[in-house]
Amino acid sequence: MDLIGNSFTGSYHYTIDAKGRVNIPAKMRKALNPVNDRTFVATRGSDPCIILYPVEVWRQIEEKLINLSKRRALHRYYTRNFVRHAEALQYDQQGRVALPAGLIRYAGIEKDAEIVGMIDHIEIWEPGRLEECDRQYEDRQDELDSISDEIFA
Amino acid sequence: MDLIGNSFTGSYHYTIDAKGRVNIPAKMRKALNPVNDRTFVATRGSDPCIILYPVEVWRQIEEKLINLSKRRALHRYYTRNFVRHAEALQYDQQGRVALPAGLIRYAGIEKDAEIVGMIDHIEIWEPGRLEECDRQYEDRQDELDSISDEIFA
DNA sequence: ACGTTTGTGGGTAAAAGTGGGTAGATTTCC
DNA sequence: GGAAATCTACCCACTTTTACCCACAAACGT
Repeated sequence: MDLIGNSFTGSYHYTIDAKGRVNIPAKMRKALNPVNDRTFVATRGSDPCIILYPVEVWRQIEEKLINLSKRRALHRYYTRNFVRHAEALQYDQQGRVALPAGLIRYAGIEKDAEIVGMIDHIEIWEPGRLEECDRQYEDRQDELDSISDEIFA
Repeated sequence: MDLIGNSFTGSYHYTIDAKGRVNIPAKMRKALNPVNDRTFVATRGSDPCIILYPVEVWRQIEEKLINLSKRRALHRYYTRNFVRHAEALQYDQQGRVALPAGLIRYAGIEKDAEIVGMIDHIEIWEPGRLEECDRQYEDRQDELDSISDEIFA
């Protein structure tokens, strides 16, 4: 066993099959607490990718959303847009999930997908967009360094 | 098991048939606690859409309404307007409910309907109005971000 | 090298979504 | 008051989608 606690790490390249299914990397399946019953909640990321939360993590988000004011239209809109694109996905005996068509479109995924661990959740990217993201931030090394300073102070 | 606890999530597009019936998405039917006996309470939303509460959730609302002052006209008016448009709907063996004509008119629904999960209740929108809603809030990203900050603090 | 795990493809039975028929109840109208 | 019209719950039929299963090849670990 060489997984880091119960956190999601690493990056894996997979292909989407004709039925819209992607494999969940075996290491991530092992890292998912059994209480989640093999299921993740998929939704839109703040970045243009799909996010997979273990249900236990999603629960915490839901609790905060439900405590938002129901009186304020903006708060209702916020909740709606968050929940609207969320769907529970249970992976099959082969370890695959069927990604909703809407989320595949949002992430711009065609055939290939890069699955990236983000400690408490997982991201699924169209490979080109991930590279684009790298290019976008490469000239902001100073700011990145100062984040490093905060962390390793 | 492929539902998120007992919460309503995701967004589904359906058509209203000639008899004024809409399908309740299978995942939402499964998420509805059996104590509700396949029935929701439909009413007007604060937004221009139809809201479906599980009866157990509606009961909690009723209890709060009943404790409002019966002496004050404004309170009576508030209760009246809340309850006036509420109607219990039980879905049939195919999983469909017949929406009251008044609520369909209120939501501006013609042929298509977008059913949106809101964790503890369901919203039914005319698709165009949902988009309109998106457009209305897109230039208030700062405020939405500050809600995010509150939640993910 | 060989058994085991992992990733990928595809077939099939069940479930979901959609349309429409019909009988019993309710309402309307004369 | 009673017949005609309407409404509504329930049923059946059909199509599409999804979930579940089996199979196999490549990669991995020992």
